[in-house]
Amino acid sequence: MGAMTEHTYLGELEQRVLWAVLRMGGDGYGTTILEELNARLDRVVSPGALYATLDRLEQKGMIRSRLEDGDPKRGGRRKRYMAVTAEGRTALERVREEWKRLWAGMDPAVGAHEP
Amino acid sequence: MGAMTEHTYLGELEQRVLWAVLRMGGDGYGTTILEELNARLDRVVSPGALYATLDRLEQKGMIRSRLEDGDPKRGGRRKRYMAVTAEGRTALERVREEWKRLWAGMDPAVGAHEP
DNA sequence: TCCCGAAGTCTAGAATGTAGATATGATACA
DNA sequence: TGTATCATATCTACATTCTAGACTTCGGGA
Repeated sequence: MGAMTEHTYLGELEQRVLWAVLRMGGDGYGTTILEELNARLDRVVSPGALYATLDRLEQKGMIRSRLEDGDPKRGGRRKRYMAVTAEGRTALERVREEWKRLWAGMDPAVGAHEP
Repeated sequence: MGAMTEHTYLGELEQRVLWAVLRMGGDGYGTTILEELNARLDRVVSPGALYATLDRLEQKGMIRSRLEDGDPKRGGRRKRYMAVTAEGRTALERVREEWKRLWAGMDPAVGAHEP
C-alpha cells in the first residue's frame, strides 16, 4: 500500500478480528477467537487467515499477547491470549464512528440523504 | 485470496466507495466521488486508488457506469457516471447489517456485552 | 498555435487476505 | 514405554486489494 507509514489503517478482516479480541475481554486465544468470528460473521475464516491477522495487529500495536501454560488436559499446548491495547481501542472506535457518521440520516435502500 | 470465487467480499475501500456511489444517487463520476470520499473519510484517497476500486466494483457487478459527453467548458472530457446495481445495494446492506449486529449491545469502550 | 484545465488511465509495488498442510506439545491409554 | 489423539499454533505459497503519483486525453481559451 505504498508508503503506509502511519500504521493506523485497518483492513476489513483486521477490523473484525480486533472487534472479536475486544469482545472477549482479554480471555480469547486463537481457537476461541476463531469460533467467535465464525459464529458472528457471514463467512468462514481459516486458521491461517486469523493468525496472520493477529500477528499484523500485534505488529501495529493494536493488540498484545501473553503466553500461558496449557491446561492439564488433552491438547494442552500453551495458548496465546490476546488483549486489545489502548491504541487498538482507539483505532477501532475511530472506524466505528466513521461508519456511524457515513450512514447517519441516510436511507440504505435509496442512498439519499435526508435533510 | 485463494479461491475467492464468490465475488461477494468487499474490501475496506470498496465498502467506502460503494457507499459514496450510492450516496450520490447515480450522479457521481470519478472526481466528484473522490471529493465526496475525501470530505467524509478520515483519510485521503488518491485518484489511482479510486479508479482501480471503481473498476473492481464494476467487475463484481456492484456498480454500473455510463459514459456521457463532456460539458461545454474547459477540461470537457467525457465523464463516467456511476450507479449502484441492485446487487451492490444488497451487498452494502449486508455489510451494514453485519456491522450493526456486531456492535449491538456492546460497549465499545470496554468490549463487554451487556445481557 | 500554444496553453490550461478536468477527467480518466497506467504502472509498479506494498499491504492485506487466504486455504490448507504441517508442526508442537501435551494427555490418554494400552 | 510407546503410540494414538487432541488442541493449538505456525508455515508456505499465493491471490486480492490498496496505493501514490506520473501520465494521457481531449476539449476550451487566448
